[in-house]
Amino acid sequence: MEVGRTETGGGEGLLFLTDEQLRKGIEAMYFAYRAFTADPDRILETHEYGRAHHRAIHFINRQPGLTVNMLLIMLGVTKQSLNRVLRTLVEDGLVEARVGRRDKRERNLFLTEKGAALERELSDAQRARMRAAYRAAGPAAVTGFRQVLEAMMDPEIRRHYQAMKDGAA
Amino acid sequence: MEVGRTETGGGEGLLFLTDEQLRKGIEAMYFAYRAFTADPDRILETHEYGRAHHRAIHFINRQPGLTVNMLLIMLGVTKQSLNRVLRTLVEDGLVEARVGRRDKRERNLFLTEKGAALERELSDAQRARMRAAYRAAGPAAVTGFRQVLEAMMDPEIRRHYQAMKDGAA
DNA sequence: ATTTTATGTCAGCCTTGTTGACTTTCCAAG
DNA sequence: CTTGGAAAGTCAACAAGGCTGACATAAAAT
Repeated sequence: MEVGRTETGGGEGLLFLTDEQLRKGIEAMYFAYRAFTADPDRILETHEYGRAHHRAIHFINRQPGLTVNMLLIMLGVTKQSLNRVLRTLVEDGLVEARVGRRDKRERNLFLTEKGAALERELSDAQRARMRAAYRAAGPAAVTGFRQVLEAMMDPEIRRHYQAMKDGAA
Repeated sequence: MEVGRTETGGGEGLLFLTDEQLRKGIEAMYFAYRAFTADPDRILETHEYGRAHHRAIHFINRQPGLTVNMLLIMLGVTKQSLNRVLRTLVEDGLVEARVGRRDKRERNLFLTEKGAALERELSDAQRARMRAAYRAAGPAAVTGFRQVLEAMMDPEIRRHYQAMKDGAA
């Protein structure tokens, strides 16, 4: 898994990226993502929820009090689609939607204790796999992994990603 | 985006992986995957196809002549689900399903010229994004990226992944 | 007072996954 | 040669989770 490189006069790294190398990267992305979602999916099944619920729970946990609109932007889905998911989470007592203090049109979203418990169960599983992969690949690989993923994101999303709590740890 | 590390006596790298670092990795995976699928999705729309068609086309292009059963394993879906997709591709003349020479129960799948054209259109877009991300992140990052993704895959899938044409280029 | 924004909701549609049942074809072992 | 099992295809029904479009309400902003 080596990658050719040359240095231009200016010092910019130019890569020899063959189609084959890029195709392998594409496949790696696909297969890894499948594994990445497999553990939470199994857990969600036993709770009668789906991936969409997981995503909502994840971001509400990440930024407690975020508004529906912000969540919509993070998830990149329509409000109708999100609403269906959010409604069941509120009804089931995993999420609390408080009327905004400053702007009463807004709803600030929070996980209840029950919601936080499911979040923990899900993210424990997902982090375990991520941790194992990190350990297997080593620290240098982890940095590269994150760099490539960040470079791959759409710019607006990347801004949101980088703005989220923690940033570069 | 630095990552702590220590060396044990044995020389195994031990990472200081905080929950925050792992969560960022999880989010990076999610956002990057979304971007990763966005370009092909746009193209597919104009052709009246979906992501499932893309996947089938991708792997048939990768291993011309592979059987339905092998494709089933690569994709990890049921034959009913795959069949629906495959049928439209054959009907539309993008894929040819030839009866196996040795075992006439098997169907060997091939892209027609029309199918290969769509494959090129899709993978050109996907490779362009991958190439840009690789360029931005640099050669060392690319190696790390692939290492982490491989470590994240389920072992059986990883075997198939590694066995596929090219391997480590 | 009017317009705009944030949210919620109803109805209907599509893709893509699932399970279960059943058929046809054909290889291979008894 | 017969029979068991594997590969493939198909039908039906269902669910999750996307989408669009239309519409309602409350509150902020103009």
